[in-house]
Amino acid sequence: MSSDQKSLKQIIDHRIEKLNKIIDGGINPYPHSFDKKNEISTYKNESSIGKSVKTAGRIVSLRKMGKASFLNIQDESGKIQIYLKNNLLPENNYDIVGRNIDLGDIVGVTGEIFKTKTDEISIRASEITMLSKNIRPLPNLKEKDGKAFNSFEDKELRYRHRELDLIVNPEIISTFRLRSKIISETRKFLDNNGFLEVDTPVLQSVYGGANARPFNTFHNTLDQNLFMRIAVELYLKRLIIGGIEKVYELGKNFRNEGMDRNHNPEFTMLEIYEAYKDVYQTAEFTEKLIKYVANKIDKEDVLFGGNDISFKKPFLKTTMAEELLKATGLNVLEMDESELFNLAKSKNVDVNPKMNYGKLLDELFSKLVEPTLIQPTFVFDYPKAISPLAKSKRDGNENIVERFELFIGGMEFANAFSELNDPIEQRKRLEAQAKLRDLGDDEAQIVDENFLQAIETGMPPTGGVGIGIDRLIMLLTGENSIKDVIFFPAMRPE
RNA sequence: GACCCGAUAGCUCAGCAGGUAGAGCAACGGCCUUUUAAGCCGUGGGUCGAGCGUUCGAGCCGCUCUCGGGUCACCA
Repeated sequence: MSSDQKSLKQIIDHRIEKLNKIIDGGINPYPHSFDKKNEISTYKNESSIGKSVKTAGRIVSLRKMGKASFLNIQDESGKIQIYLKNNLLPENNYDIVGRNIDLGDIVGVTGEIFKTKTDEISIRASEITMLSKNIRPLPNLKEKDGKAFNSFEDKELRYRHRELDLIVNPEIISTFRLRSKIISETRKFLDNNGFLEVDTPVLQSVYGGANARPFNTFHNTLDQNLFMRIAVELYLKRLIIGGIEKVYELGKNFRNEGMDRNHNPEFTMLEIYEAYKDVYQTAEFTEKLIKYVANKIDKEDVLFGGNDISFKKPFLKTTMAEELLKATGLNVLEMDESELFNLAKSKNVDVNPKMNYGKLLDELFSKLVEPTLIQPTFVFDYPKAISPLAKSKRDGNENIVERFELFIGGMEFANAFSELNDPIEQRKRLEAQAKLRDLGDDEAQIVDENFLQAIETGMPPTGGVGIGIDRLIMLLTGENSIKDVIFFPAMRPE
């Protein structure tokens, strides 16, 4: 034991002493169940005075005064004050349990609602039951009228010990309740529209469907390296080929890349594919989905990153070239690689000579345009060079594909294509990616022979979209860090 | 990966040209049968993130490292 834990050890030792006193008194400090009949807040009102209650929760404040004590217990519904008085409790109940309770214990309380002389609705206990003795102290939980005094604020500790965060800062639960609701409403919308939810492999021998570096793992019995999936796209297309015309998967992807406010190495992604649709119909459907969810959780107007964002109006529609024209006064579609390169240089966009036409455009766009896209905006018409799974534009422009990305608050939320279903073309595109990989682009995609063979079987025209669910949750809850919408965000080991 | 900021008691924080630590709460003890931010009174608790250096002397100055926060890069 390091000496910086001396004081903590003292506290723990004292609590264990109390624990033993309870055991010596013939009471099990960790009983197997408790018949909790009421949530704490159920009867916390004037009209319930006199009612009998049986509830349970964690002690979050405590004032012992000899033969009487006041404590506040908390559950998910709220807090209530408990009044313990020696002569109102069964024999020895106060001496064995009441005198040995601490902040952080979980107790059951039987009693009656009453009002103290300072007008606080409380429970006058007729019995207190120890349900779980705390032996490790909680952070301070002082608060009054919703204002915290000594609180638990260290973000690192809060993320690493989320259970403490939930106890001390219970208001964060509302974000996670919304998270759950957003996900369930998303499923409901898709299910009601006839989509089938599926599960496809997380462990894959070939990864694909996005440009990203994967996590590696190993299967002992197969004696084989495996990758954690970076997308579900290729598998869902195989299901489309198999005849499941409306399909989606909502689950975790894993990308081996940097972490910041908008990125966690494992994150929740929704991918939706519908046969016989194109990217424009997919955009309409995406808009409907997001508006449906926003409406269901009553967040049609949100404040996100300092901007008021509304989901009531139609989403804006534009193209990459149109926005770049606005930003630079130049028509990028008429420029070649070196002209684009010079343009990027002149705008102080960080580019290097290795970048191709598509990457240069993408770089220009993300620096000059993305931050300005605040209200929900579909951006169409992306360069083919950075879209190996998307179909060429039907107007014959060989450099552009049918793709959109959806931006809100300057951040990307969705990515969608008219899915490429020409097997010859798809093979060429993936082989081109393989060349990039050979040239050192370790985020270029891999030739997935199983996928290519499936496409050769014949895939119907298909519209597909991927939506970043954690980001959608950030947007709808107004949280500015992905760490605040994930219970246990990735952290370095302590 | 780069830069900036941070790390002092269980929690929240203070500390000073550099003179080997302080408050509140928590904890413990006493009083105490209705308190309201923590009832009242008292007591204990720290190798100041880790290491190295400068110095008679380092929580404080310098360097290195670890972890976190932020900005950027990378990336959706």
